[in-house]
Amino acid sequence: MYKRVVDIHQSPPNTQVIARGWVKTRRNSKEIQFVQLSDGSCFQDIQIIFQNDKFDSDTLKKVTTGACIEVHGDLIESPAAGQNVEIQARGLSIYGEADQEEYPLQKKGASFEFLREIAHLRCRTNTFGAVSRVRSEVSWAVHQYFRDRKFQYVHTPIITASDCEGAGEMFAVSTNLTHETGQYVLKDQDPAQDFFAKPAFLTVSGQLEAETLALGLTNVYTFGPTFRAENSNSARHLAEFWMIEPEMAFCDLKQDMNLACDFLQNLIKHVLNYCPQDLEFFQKRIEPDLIQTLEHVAHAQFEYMTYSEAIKHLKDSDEHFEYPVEWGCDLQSEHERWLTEKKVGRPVVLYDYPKDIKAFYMRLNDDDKTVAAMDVLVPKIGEIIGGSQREERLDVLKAKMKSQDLSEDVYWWYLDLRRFGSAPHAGFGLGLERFIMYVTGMKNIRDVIPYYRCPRNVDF
RNA sequence: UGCCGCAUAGCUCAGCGGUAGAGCAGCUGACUGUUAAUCAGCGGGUCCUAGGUUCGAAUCCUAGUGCGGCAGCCA
Repeated sequence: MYKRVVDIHQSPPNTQVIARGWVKTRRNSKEIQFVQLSDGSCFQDIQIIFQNDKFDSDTLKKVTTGACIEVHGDLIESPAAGQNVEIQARGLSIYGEADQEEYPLQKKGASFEFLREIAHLRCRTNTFGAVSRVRSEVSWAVHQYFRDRKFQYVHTPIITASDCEGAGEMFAVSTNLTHETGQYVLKDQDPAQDFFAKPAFLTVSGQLEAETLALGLTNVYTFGPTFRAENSNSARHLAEFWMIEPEMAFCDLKQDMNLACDFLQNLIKHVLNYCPQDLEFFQKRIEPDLIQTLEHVAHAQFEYMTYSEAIKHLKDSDEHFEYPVEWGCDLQSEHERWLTEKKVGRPVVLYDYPKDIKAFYMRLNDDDKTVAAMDVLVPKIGEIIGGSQREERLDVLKAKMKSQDLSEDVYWWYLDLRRFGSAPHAGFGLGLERFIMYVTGMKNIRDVIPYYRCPRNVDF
């Protein structure tokens, strides 16, 4: 009976099994060969034993690193250390060979930089198999978490006409461009002749649309791709990334922050529960003390700190900062890292930021100087969540938009929310890839998504 | 986008003015249980591109391209 490798490891010995997968390594001697077979279902490979005299030698020669094979045989208790069970092969067929002169993956580890060049094959490595399983489990956990709390999963548009929150440079979406001659040519200068009859873009956030849905459906969340055309070349930024954005009616900043923390802890617990072998691998090869740190963070109360308190701590510290700290300034990453890594030593929630450094839709506090915004910062990654209570008062919102030169004509529907049945509401955005980095210890965001998109790179 | 660094065999790198090296991988063989197996042998290179300096450049200089690190933008 065909079983996935993860199920084979759970099966009782002395039964017949069929395994299918890709050969990771082969060790051979005169009479016997050992093959490590992987199918992505779990971290552990299954070891296959071939007695050379029982197989056609030409077929057996094709069982090389990278080849795809099917094996049937007896699942037995392994007489040697390293695995509990193994398959004593009786039958073998080759799905696809892999020429050893050409196949780029070897038994030995390859650099992440090299693996990025062969992204179509890297899911066969230990690291990327583990990343992929964690990513999948986290995605399931996101849906489970919100479903359990009666949130609706909503789909906000990917193509949008609104420059949203000015969250970043946007990719234009147009049918007005041809490049038949190898050069870009504009078919028509007039946006009215374009597909949407006006400029359109890939979304930088589904937040504004999610707000409209929350004011009617109460609790909603989005989970989808997001696009930023910033020319940012860093280990923490992608041009295409996945974001989870819950939006809740009848919710203030405090409740928003509490949900964000509970959500993060729930996701961490889920990964600890469902991916223990993958986490052990990450701890061994990528990030020492990973599991202990995650266990701690999963249960410890997050540190809540106002922006003003953070400024005070930063000014009182002996640490030398490249950028000076003053109330009203944007925190640089050196400041954020000091707060979360040195001052507190675990995730920190900063809130009540100066109004002048935050977006127009964030709710003005009674002090008239700060807005109900919050960021969750984690060690080594920095900002992982950004959120706020939204401005639900029409007059205040209009004044804010005017001061930032935002057109009421474009955001008429957003303003309508404040005219018809407005309510306090709040939400946040969690960057999926940043969370995966945090939970796996991976150092570059390009290595936690199958195919990364960043400046000068749309291969595959 | 700014600053810094790197680019040599399939991979990871050494060589840093005198004409190409190692380890691993690959190939061939040996080996009755391996776990990144081990042992022996063999093949493998426009030294990123284009200019320049020099009797001579992988090596020095300039530009370009690509990649990486840090910063910024943020999630």
